[in-house]
Amino acid sequence: MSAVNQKIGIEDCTYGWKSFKLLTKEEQNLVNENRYEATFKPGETIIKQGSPASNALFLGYGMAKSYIEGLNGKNFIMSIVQPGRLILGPGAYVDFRYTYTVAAITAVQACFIDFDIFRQLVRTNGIFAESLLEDVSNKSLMTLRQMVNLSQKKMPGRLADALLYFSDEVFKNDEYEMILTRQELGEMTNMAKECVVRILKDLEDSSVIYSDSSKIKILDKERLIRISEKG
Amino acid sequence: MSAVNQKIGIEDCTYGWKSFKLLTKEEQNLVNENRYEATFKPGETIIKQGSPASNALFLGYGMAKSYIEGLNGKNFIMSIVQPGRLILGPGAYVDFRYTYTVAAITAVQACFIDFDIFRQLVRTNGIFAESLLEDVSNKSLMTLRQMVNLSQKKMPGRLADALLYFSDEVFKNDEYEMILTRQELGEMTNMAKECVVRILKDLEDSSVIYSDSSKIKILDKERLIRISEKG
DNA sequence: TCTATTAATTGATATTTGTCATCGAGATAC
DNA sequence: GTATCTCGATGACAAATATCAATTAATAGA
Repeated sequence: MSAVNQKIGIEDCTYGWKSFKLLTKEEQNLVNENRYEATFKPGETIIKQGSPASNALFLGYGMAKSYIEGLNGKNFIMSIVQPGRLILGPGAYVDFRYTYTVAAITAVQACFIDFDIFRQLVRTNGIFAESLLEDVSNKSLMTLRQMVNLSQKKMPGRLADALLYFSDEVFKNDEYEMILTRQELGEMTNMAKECVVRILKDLEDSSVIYSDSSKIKILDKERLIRISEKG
Repeated sequence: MSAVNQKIGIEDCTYGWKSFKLLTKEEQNLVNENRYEATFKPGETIIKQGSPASNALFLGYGMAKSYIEGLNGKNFIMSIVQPGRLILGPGAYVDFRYTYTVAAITAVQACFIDFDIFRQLVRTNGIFAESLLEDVSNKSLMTLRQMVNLSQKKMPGRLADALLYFSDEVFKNDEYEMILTRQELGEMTNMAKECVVRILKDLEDSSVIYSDSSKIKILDKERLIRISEKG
């Protein structure tokens, strides 16, 4: 974190992304020769929904939010993006546009990989293609689950889901900095920011979590999971 | 439609599915040798969510609904399945289970293709792999759009979406038999069946559609589109 | 044809969720 | 240091949506 300007190789950008390891040395070099790096300050847009999907990308370090810009300026936050995960919306293979916007939450370094290279590797390396299919399928499955959760759970269940997402997927810790504002938490769980505030307060009043404006601590995970499951 | 018991070759099952055409003759034969056919009566389950995803499939003829069995027995209807479209949930590449249930609405003939064959073709035929990626990406994109629509539109907009889906995607005609019950229309648009009834009535009262219990006719498509877009 | 069952419809009502107005605290800009 | 801004918080209220109960219409079997 301290060495913001330090150059990070593609090995670091793709660290944790297993598909990369399935490439031959030459293919890995091909990727290396066609990557570009850039750093972003908090709040800056890394890729913009609707613009040409010319690159796949990875974060070298930092955190970002990916979100769809929907109707009437309403956003829908899909996920928190971290290093090791491929960022490539389905639009790249359909309408050749980025499907969602990705914006930096913390300071971020991103590696951009030319999408044509990607496309070529899919054609020539079957194992890589299969791995990419797994990646896309995995995201698709999560989207479907998210859709069911959003449409079938009531607000407390949806907010519980989000809190568990942060503890289990993002920070892997039951105590964490809440990097999203209440407004953004609402964009993630499809509710008004005032409702987020109220439900967080309810959860705190019933000792399920501790919460101040910037920190969350899960005190009774069992109960939080039950709230999530009950809907 | 009349010859329900007539044997239909894989060429017919895959008619309209462009990925199949990208296979070599040998590969197409390999598929042909590993396919199974079955017919289903209205209401019968063709594949069941959660069971092992051992096959990809196509409809030879007929119509089916694909739906996710969600919380508390609440279903979410994802789409109406017709011939020419690959049916292969993302789970096949993730947890090796069917992600959703598919049930026949009309009499249906289905072709089952061994998923291992599929997997093998992805590895050995890069163009096929790319085509499958396009297919999966396309579905993923539609799911994302659906999620935004479901979460950001009010009931009239969602129902308008469904009515337009039937006219534009399913029947390609502004007048059609409503093959889903009000209950099912609600499962598709995430609302109670009573609300479906009321909004259909509103739309009819304002001369946007004609509707009796089994038939829909779009009278003022412009207006219906506006209702869909306005939310 | 008659009956049993399921689907559609309707009105009344309860619940959920969103909006508006307001205020205070903390951060930022000048 | 002060003005400005955004965010968090809260209460009152309005709008959207679900549920319940009852009735009618349609359909499938016997």
